[in-house]
Amino acid sequence: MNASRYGKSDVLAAAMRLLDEVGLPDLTMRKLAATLDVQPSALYWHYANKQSLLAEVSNTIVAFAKPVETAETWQETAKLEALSLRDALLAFRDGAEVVSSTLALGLGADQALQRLENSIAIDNQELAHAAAESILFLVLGQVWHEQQRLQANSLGVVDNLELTGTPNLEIGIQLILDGLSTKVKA
Amino acid sequence: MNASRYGKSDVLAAAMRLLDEVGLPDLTMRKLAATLDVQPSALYWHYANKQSLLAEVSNTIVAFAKPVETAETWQETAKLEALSLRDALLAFRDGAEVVSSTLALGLGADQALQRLENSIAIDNQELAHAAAESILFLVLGQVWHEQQRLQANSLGVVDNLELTGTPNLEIGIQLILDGLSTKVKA
DNA sequence: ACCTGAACACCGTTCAAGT
DNA sequence: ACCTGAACACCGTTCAAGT
Repeated sequence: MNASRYGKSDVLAAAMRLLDEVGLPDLTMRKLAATLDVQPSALYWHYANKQSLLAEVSNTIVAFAKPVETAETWQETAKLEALSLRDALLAFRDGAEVVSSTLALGLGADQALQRLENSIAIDNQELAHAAAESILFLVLGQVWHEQQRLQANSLGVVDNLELTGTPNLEIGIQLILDGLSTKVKA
Repeated sequence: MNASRYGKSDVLAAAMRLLDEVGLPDLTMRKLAATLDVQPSALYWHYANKQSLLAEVSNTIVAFAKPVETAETWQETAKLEALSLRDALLAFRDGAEVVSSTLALGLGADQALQRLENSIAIDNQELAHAAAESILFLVLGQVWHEQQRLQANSLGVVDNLELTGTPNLEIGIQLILDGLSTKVKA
């Protein structure tokens, strides 16, 4: 009756749970193993290393972004796409830092970039790519910053409630899209 | 004749040296102590913890940015300011990651934000702030991404030489500045 | 197919004590 | 003012061996 043998997806699910409970700095292979009542070494049967586990955590977060219905203009669609990504990042503790880190290592978040790039319907492909990359970094940076403030506040380290986070992000996205519009003679 | 007692600035200088030699992941309190022929615990007389050391490393990197002479238009000045920051980040191994991390912790890089914000000479202060923040995240994200690729290449992990880094950054900055221009009736 | 046990080579940090 | 020595409480990862 002992069903306590796990598959890869169980480990991933446990990692998502632990991330939500303790945050990225405490998302440890040893603590993860403990939540599954398993030795740390057991995890290495499922994942080659911690990095590849985090890559799948990152992909899970990005994939959580709600699909966006195409709006009247591609500018509007691109903005919705960016905000959908933002919401996905915000839905997970330390989501932006997780995705930023694995993106830097070249392991994941390609999907997020692709969706942004596809939504920018202009004929200059290079320009669309550069703009998509810019929006991606913008969203990641802003949300990371905001999520750290949330944690700092919860720890009582910071007391001011100036939540300039989300509005600034929307402004930044709009600036890029406006700049893009000036470069495109339809 | 034993002059081997160090001040705070010696520790910082040694940290900068070690960062250049081994990169951020291997910039360890214990290794840092070793380069000074000192016990790890000795470092805690100079710095309360690793984070505050890294905050000063980050400040050093940002302060390395060359001052920018004001150009004909504020758009041009702002762009030069952003590129000056980029050059400073690129001048230090893992510079972008160091600054990003301490920025997220709310410890440093305020100076970089201030310089960007001051260069955006428009009367809408909120807009200038949002734009400066956007440019900052853009520069940090893009350079971080590029520096990881550099390291990956040096390790032989990646073999393609598609260096789409810097051009994309300039495009992104320009998009934000163009977007800003449309919002400002001079 | 999945896990244990034991080990290896590390971390950051604290603190009494020394000079 | 600056450092040692020793300890505490951890890390990620490997690998032979078990079932």
